[in-house]
Amino acid sequence: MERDIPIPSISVLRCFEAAAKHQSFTAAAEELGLTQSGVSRQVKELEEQIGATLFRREGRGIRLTQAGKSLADSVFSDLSRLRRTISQAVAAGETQELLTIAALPTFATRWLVPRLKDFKEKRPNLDLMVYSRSEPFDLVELGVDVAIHFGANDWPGAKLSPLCPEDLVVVASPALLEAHPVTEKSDILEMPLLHMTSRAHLWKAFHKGIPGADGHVQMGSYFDQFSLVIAAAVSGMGAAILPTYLIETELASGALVSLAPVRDGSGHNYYLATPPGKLSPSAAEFLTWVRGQVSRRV
Amino acid sequence: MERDIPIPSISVLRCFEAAAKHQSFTAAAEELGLTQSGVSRQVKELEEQIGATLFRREGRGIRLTQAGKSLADSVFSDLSRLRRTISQAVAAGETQELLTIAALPTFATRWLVPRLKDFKEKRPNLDLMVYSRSEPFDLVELGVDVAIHFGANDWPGAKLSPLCPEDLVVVASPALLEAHPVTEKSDILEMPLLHMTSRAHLWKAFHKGIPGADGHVQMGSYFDQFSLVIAAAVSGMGAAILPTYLIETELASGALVSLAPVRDGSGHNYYLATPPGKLSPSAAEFLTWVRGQVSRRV
DNA sequence: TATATTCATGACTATTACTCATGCATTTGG
DNA sequence: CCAAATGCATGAGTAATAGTCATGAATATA
Repeated sequence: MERDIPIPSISVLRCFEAAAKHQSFTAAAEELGLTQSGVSRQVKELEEQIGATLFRREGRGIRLTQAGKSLADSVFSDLSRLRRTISQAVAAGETQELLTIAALPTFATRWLVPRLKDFKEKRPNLDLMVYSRSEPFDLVELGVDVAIHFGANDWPGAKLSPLCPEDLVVVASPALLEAHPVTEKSDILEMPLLHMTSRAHLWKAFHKGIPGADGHVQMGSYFDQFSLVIAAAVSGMGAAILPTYLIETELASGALVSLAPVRDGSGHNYYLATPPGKLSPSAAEFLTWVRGQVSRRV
Repeated sequence: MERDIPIPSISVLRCFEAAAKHQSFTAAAEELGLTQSGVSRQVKELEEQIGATLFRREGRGIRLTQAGKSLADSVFSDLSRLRRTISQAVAAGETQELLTIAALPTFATRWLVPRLKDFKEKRPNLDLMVYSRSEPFDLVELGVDVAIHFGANDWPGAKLSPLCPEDLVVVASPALLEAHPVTEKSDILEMPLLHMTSRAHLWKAFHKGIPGADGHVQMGSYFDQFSLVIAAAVSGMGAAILPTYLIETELASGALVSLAPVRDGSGHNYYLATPPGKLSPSAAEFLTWVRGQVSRRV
């Protein structure tokens, strides 16, 4: 039944629709912002395509034929559906634009989220969804637009661009420093040490950087999230090696004191990870903003 | 919710549909018989109209975004509906074309219908509907395309064009003529006369055309349909004044004998009546055919 | 590494949509 | 009844859209 018959143009269908509604080419032209001549031609075009007389020309007026009436009913309906389809797509594009972001848990909590208010103010119509993830994952699978990644320059299926290095420092609370005065770097190794499980080598690396220190590193407490390490350090439980990005507030307030820089030496960095293909404008804008936040210190 | 957002062109929607189906502009172009470049432009146009990215460009390929997927589903559906709408209109125009004809009852029975087979052979796909009507009526109201009218040049709301004059003759059966030999016109008036009620003046008019005839006209039998008059005349019941068009068969076979011509004098004619406005091609064709039949005598 | 493939885009051509002017047939108003 | 107004159709021409050809960039493949 359905054959390879070309669909008339939207212009033709709209002219027919308006002429059917008004039973007048002139009134239809007014409604459409065209000339009567234009409408007349389009309707004639449609009559030729359909192979039927759709309007009876009576005197100076027109009247729908039975064939015209039947077609008009269907065309009204079809055009209305199309309008709804397009309107909804446009509305979806305007109001439900979503940017999905992933980051390491503590980085998300302590660095990213407190700053997102600034980005949100720049883009009020953009909804944000933030995931915390510790390991690389399939960005496309989860529909993530941007991930802030720490580690090696290696995330299969993603495009990585460097964000910044990780600045590590040894910190301790003022209370701990009173009980364990530090005049040289090696004094730090006599303190209780707080360890991040996934970064167990950090104290070894620090130890290697101290001339004349023996090969022994104090055992201490172990934690699997930097946020826990931070809390323990603030409470005076021990000295910790932490990324400065995560403790900007504590350093500023004096809750933690920076004692010495640490060089990781593993070559790990912060990166921005994006799915293959071109970035959406929102994602591109977010990347620009993040870079600005990194270079702007409190 | 529905705003005055322009509907994209059919060309744009078809390119999007095909690209969504194939997830490839090149394959879509092949299916549509266009170039990749053309499809790329139309999809880009749609993305700009909608204000959303519909395809993610990945390497050398494309993948529908979520927004693209949603829109594709709706567009498939809407285009399918439109195709059906147009196909059905075209099919209706091809197979259900109908020509509605009206004529006087006896004229329809004895002249028109026996000849319609010829017209039907010329137009096999045209369905015919025949009404018998004795008086003028609203052609548009009944949806009648053509009426064969006998009478004055006066049918409100219809266009009349002359078809032919009515040829009237006095006829009698051979049996009646044996019982009532006719050597002069005036001898006819001594026969039993058959009267058509709606044409009661005809015998008077005939009588007036006979020099020296007295003012008296024989009463006789009256009938309200020419077909009854014809039947009565054939049975020898009396002499009748009949239109030749209605008794072509009887004159040819000798069932009725023509005795004398009759001049009506009222100026009545056969006309073709059509509704206001332009004739459909079928109606115009029918008119041409009828004129040919009138000028062609058996 | 060389070759093939696919999308994007500049420059250009072809086609469609539309305008302006006019004619014809009618409707309307005086 | 006649002049003016109205509305559809159509010729000639213009503007806008649809589409092609050629080319470049980025990738995928052998």
